[in-house]
Amino acid sequence: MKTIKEIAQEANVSEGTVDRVLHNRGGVSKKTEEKVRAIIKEYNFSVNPVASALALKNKFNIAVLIPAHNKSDLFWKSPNLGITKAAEDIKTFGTQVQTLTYNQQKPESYINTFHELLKSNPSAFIIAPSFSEETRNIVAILDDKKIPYLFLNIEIEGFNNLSFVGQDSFTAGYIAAKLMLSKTTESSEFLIIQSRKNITNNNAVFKRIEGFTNYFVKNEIPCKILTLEIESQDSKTLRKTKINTYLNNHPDIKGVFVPSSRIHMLVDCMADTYLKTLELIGFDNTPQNIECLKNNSVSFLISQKPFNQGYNAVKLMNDYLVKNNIPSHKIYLPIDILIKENVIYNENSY
Amino acid sequence: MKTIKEIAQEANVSEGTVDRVLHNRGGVSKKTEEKVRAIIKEYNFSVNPVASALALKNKFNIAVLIPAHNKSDLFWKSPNLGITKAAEDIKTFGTQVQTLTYNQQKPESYINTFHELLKSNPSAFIIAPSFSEETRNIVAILDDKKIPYLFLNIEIEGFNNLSFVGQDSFTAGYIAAKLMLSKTTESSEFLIIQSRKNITNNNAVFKRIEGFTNYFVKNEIPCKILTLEIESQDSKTLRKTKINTYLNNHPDIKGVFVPSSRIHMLVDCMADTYLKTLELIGFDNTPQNIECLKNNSVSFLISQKPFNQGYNAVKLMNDYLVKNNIPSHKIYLPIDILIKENVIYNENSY
DNA sequence: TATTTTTGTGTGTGCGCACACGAAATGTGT
DNA sequence: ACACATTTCGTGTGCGCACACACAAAAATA
Repeated sequence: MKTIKEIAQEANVSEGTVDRVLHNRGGVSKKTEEKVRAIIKEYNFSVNPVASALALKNKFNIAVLIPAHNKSDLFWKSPNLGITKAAEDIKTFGTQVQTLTYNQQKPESYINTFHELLKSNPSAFIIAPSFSEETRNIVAILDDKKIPYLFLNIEIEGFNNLSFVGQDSFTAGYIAAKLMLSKTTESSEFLIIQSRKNITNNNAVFKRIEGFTNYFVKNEIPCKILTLEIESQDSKTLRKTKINTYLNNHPDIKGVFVPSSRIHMLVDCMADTYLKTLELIGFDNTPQNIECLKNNSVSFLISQKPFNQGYNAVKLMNDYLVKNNIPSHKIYLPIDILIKENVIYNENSY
Repeated sequence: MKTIKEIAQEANVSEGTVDRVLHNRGGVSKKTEEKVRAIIKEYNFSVNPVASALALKNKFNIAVLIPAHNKSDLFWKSPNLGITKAAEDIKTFGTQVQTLTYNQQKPESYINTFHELLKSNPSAFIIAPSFSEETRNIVAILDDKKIPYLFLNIEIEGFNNLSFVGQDSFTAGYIAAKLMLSKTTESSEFLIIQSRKNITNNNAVFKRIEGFTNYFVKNEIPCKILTLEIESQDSKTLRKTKINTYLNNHPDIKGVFVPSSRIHMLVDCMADTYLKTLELIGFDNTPQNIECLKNNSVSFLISQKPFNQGYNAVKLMNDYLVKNNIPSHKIYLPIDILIKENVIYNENSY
């Protein structure tokens, strides 16, 4: 394998000049450039990627801003693991990754954590934008400082984000509806359960609901779709009565759709008779949700490749920083359909 | 990331001593060795593989032996893409990847291509062992030369392979049966179509069939399962008559299971009436198969993450060569359930 | 022609590690 | 006490590249 040094000798120029030609840095006379290019071509030369990687070290640091996970909502653990794994992989490029988490219930936490990250002057940001309004302010700062940023998991429009990595939530909801109907008769009612906060704030949840209802419209299925709002601060007893009385009052309900990762909480609240008769469909293969799949209370989970979301986002950003690869504007990861039998092969990300 | 230099400072020794400890070169007093080891452990230190590769002028090369793809069977294109992508990623470690493909119909081709690869003295092999018997001979050579190897996509037992990367074919078949029944009534007959060659030679196909039939046994579903053998060398007209007469003679058949990636060929042969009434389930999201999903002739495809199979296999082997990471003996990738609606997000690997 | 600006080119240093070489510390025998 | 062997340890160099810096030649300006 030729080296830059050898190419330089061959062309009677210095290594620096070859370097300039190779990286299109400019400042090389036309004549010498041509000469160097000819020799590069002649030997089909390309730089030693090992040496290159070593020399490029310690240049960039990526800041990651995502929600925290806790016992009742483990979802974000998995993207976090993906991020950590990617961080490990790109250490060889000297890229550092700093991840901080915020409280998904508190917009202030989102803002504060962002500013905390900003202190270390990151070369780029990866953000899960749970709060649409607050994101506007955050992004204004980044745009001003010309710091590139990418959205993770939650898709919002109208920003200069480098890319989005996540799921097509609309279609995911659409698929949920299709799966729901594959198991039930046509003349039924269906119930969507979700907190008000999520419906208005969380764009992914909103789109899933849109997709779900759209399936009925598009296929002209005359089923009634009801909505029940359960707030996250409600006590368990309150939730229980709310849900069970609602189901009791609507005996035609044949299936329940939960457009978030918290379906296990509802399973926890529902009376056994409902668990046996109703079709339940929810999102994300968190350990608790998997348990619901295994004990037959939930029929399907739709998973959004949480691990890969984190992993890909970080690698994408690194490729952008290090190699100047511009990613596609939207990267939709597969919509996984999980059932009792295949869920174990998707478990390892928690 | 810590460096040897930093570890040395911390331990009040020279870099040389740390190097000696790291590589068990000996010539270090017990006391200092312990001190150094303690600090290495404390920081969970490991050498920068890139710098290491540069200093060593590492020249690992991984040989990859997989089936070729052609217009009628595109399956292997996708693992190949994954392999190429991984090859790009691991260039930074100085590892080269050489991929050669063989004719899946001809065992000689398998053997010959193997020997072709062997010529360049590879540090390791990645093999898709389509032919069980021939693999025995191949592996004997590798064992003799102490060249590590791992199996890709097709799982066979009784070898010293470093690892296996692929799918749990039995469960995949099991899931196919479950999906089949979600769409049909209980008192039906089902048909498995496959070539004799594949059933006896290709272990993945064999296991899928096992899993499929096992579902009926385990759940005590009294359906009759029939098998029709179609040889790949049969002409299209012959296939057409074979299939359609068979279906005609067995009017109770409600679903057809094709345990290979060639379901599109059967769709091509089946009369329209059958396409409309029968449930078809096959494997792999090749472009032709996706087309069948989109035009509603096929209900489900089961996908085995072909791209990731290739990608992971190569990266795993590289980690083994470069960092001495020993992988798990079996790495089962997710069993993807594909339907019309989510298939587009799995399309990009072809 | 003298002086400033622009353009073109070479040199030096560091990235983190592997390994050769040589120096110091310790041990052995007389 | 000495000379000498052996064990233990530190230093220096190179792997190939990226990039900052210095410097010379050419062009532009006065």
